[in-house]
Amino acid sequence: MMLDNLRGMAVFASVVGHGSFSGAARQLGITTSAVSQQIRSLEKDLGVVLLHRSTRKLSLTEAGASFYESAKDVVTAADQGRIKVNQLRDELAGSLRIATTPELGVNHILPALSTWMSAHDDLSIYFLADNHYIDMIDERADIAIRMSPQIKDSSVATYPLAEVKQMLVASPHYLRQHEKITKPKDLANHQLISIDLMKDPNTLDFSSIETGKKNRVKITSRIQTNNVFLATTLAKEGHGLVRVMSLDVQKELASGELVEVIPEYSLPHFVLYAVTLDREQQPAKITRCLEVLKKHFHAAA
Amino acid sequence: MMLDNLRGMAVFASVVGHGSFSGAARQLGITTSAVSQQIRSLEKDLGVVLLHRSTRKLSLTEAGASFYESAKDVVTAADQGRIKVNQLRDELAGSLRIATTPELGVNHILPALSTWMSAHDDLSIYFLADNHYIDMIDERADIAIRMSPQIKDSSVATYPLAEVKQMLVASPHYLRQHEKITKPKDLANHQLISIDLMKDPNTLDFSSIETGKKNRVKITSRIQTNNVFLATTLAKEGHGLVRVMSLDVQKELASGELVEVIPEYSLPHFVLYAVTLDREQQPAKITRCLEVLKKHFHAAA
DNA sequence: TACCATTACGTTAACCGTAAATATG
DNA sequence: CATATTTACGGTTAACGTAATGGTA
Repeated sequence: MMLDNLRGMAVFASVVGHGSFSGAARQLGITTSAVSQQIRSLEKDLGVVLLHRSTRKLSLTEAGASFYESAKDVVTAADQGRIKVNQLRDELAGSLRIATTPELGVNHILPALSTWMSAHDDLSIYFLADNHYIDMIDERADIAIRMSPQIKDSSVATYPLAEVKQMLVASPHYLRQHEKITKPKDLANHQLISIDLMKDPNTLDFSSIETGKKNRVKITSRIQTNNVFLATTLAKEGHGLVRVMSLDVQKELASGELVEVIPEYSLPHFVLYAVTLDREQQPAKITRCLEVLKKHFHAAA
Repeated sequence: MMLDNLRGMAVFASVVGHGSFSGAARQLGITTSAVSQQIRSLEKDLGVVLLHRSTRKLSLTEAGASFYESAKDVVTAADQGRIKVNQLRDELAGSLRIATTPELGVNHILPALSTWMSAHDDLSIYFLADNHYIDMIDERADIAIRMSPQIKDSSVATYPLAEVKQMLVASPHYLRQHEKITKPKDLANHQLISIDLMKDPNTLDFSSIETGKKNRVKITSRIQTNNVFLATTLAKEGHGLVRVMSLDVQKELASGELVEVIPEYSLPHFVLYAVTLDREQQPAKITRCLEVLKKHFHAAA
């Protein structure tokens, strides 16, 4: 494969298409001098005369006529490529792959994107819902939703969507039935339903909102699960306390099915991030999706 | 139509084809640095990321995958074009158009090329046999055979094939029946069969071979034609003298059907030329054909 | 560590425009 | 004479290589 004179081929195609050097020059936005030089260089390179020229008319040689077919193809393919890329860049079409956990997906991402998705039905959205870590490149994910204290991976671009409180919640019924909790120490006598998706599921690092004093409490769990929905359901039914992200229990808190335990002490905050592989040069569908997500979570906050 | 970054497209195609920048660099004979810069420039130009790269593997974006299809087409078309031109340049194939007069064609060009033609049956030869002047460009003639004292057209390349004597011939029978001819003046009492393809068909400019002295003689013609073959046939049948090119009566002179009249005086020489539109960068079939013609006529001389 | 991609920077060469010359109808 | 192509020349910029840097297995 050669890199030589691709430019010359495009110039040649234009010359033949227009039937004149000056016509081609006008189209290409260069001078006839440049056109002439390109053609000369091309002919020298190919070792063959492509077109006989008098000042008034051009005539293709046999080699020129044959070469023109390919030169046309080169230009056509190049134009095609640019057109297709422009469409993918500017239009909300093609595919958009979003990686998230099933819980976040169902409870927040899907609600956030629902109306936007139905407004753009040329866009096919694929939700990669999985609890274990996925490689964005391998899975060709355009956007990943991640929750963590901070993102360490420097090779990705991060867009914070929401600050997420961790909180300890329980059903009002459970709290009535059990010993009152006014400080972290009181938790020793309570049931913690642990979700082992989090690390150190049984360690709670409280800080007093008033004094900022830190308090580490370890609790044993009789009930464990790897599913947030299951855990909150258990809590609603009065089986114990559960540590959850505020986002995951917004409804339950609003309806009073669950209430926060010792709100005077806070657990470490998490940040919900959207992550992309690149910060710039993104197709419109990606940047627009990020905007929709940001707007949704900022409105909710 | 754009001229931008065609080179970058070819580089991109090579990168994707190889799955690595360094592989592409090796194939293209440039450094990975150059490859990286080309891809970057292309991405910036397109406003979109084409491939995600970690140092160990590459992964196409959606836009990149789409663009690759076209980039491949660009390279394929460019290669195709070069291949076809190389074939037309180096192989004796395709078409070869030779312009000549019917007489020269039948009597000399065809015999000169006959064996060469049958040795290359991929070559289709077209004889443009016509007595009036033809425009080589309009008729797409690769080679024209022309006979004249000299070629004035400076835009063509000329290859002298043979110096052609004009001579006055007659049948031995005619000469026996008529008054003897020893000097130009004696022609006044003879019949000249004139061929009006030549200009001044009735004017004969003799020069004495011995003294170089010039002698202009005008003769009236009772018999005229525009066809050399017809004229020589008439001469063979004893109808008169005829002024012909030596080339046109070689056989008859050898067999004794015709003999030269007053060989002590010569008529102006002509030169048989092959003419092409360009001197350099000619396809092999043209240069080879010229070689065959030159060899043929030089051997005959 | 070994291989790969990126980046900054200086160099080279391709590319182009101006302008004058040449050719054509 | 008007229009079109060629060519020489000089300037601009794109393209490249070197070498140093950062990542990844």
